[in-house]
Amino acid sequence: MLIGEYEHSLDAKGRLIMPAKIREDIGEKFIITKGLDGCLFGFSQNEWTNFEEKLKTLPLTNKNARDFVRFFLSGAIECEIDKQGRFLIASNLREYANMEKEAVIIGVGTRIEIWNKDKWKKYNSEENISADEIAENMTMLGI
Amino acid sequence: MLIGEYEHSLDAKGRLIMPAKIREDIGEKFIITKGLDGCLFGFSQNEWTNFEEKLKTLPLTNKNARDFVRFFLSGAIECEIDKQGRFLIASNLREYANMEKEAVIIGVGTRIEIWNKDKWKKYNSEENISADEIAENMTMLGI
DNA sequence: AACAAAGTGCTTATCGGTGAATATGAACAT
DNA sequence: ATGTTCATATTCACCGATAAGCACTTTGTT
Repeated sequence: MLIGEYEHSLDAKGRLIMPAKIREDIGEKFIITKGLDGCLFGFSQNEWTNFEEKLKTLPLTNKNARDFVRFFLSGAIECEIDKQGRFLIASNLREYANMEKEAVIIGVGTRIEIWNKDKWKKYNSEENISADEIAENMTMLGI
Repeated sequence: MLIGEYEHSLDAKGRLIMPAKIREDIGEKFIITKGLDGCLFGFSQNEWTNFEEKLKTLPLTNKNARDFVRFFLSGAIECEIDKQGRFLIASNLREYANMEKEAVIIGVGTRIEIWNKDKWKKYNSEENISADEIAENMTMLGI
C-alpha cells in the first residue's frame, strides 16, 4: 500500500530520488504516465499490466476509445530505479507536469503521484480540499 | 507493449529514426500503412498478421467494410530498419500524413503511430479528452 | 548516353542519459 | 555530546543515440 508525502528535487538531468519507503512497494521497474490535475501517475508493474490488458480490449473503430488509449499509452514510459535510488523522468512528461526543480511524491494506495511542489502546495491550499467537504462526499460513496 | 512519445526529424530523403526503445518491440522489419485521424500506423509482423486476420472476417457484402479493408491494405508497405536505426517512409504515405520535417512517434500498445509534429500538438491541445472523461473511464476500467 | 530523382550508406559533432564519487544531512545508538 | 549508519543531494565524466551533411548507387526518363 503506497502512502506518505515526500519532497525531493530533480537533478540537472531530470532524475528524481524514489523515497526509500516507497521503493519496495513500487518495484525496481515501474511505469509513469500523464495523470490528472497536472501531475504524473506512477504504477507498479502489476497494476500497470492489469490496466494495459483492459486498454487492449477497446475498439479501434471508436474515436473516444482511440483518444483514451493514446492519452495513456503515448504518455507512458517504463522507469528503472538506478543503484543510487534515482529514476529519470522523460522530458515530455517533465514538460507536461511542469517539473523543474522541486517535486513532491505522494502515495495514493494503488499508485504514486509526482507533483511540481508549488502546484501541490497550491492544490492543497485551495478550498476545494476542505476535509469536511471531502468527508461529506464520502457518505455518498457509502463509507 | 509499445508505449511512449518520441520526437525526431526526417532527413532530406524522408527517412526517420526509429526510437531505440521501440526498435526491439517492433522488429527489424515491420509494416506501416495509412492510419486514422491523419497519422500513419506501424505494426510489428505479428501484430500485422493479427490485424489482417481481423480484416478478413469483415463481410465483403458491406460497402463500408470493403472501404475499410481497402484503406488499410492498399496503403500498407513493409519497412526495414537500416544499420543506423532509420527507415524510409514511402512518398505516398509521407504525403498522406503531411510529413515534412518534424515527426512524433508514439507507442499505442499494439501499434505505433507516426504523426506530423504540429498535427500531434494540435490534436493534444484540442479537448479530445477532458480530465473528467478520463477519470470516468478509469473508474470504469477499475484503476 | 546523359541526366534527374530517389534510395542507401558512411562520417562526424552534439547532446542527453547513465554511472561513479563525493558531500550533506537526518536518525539512531552509545 | 559523539560517532555511526543510512538516505538524499550534487557534481563530474563517459558513452551511446541521434542529427546532419555528404557521397555513392540505382532506377527511370529523355
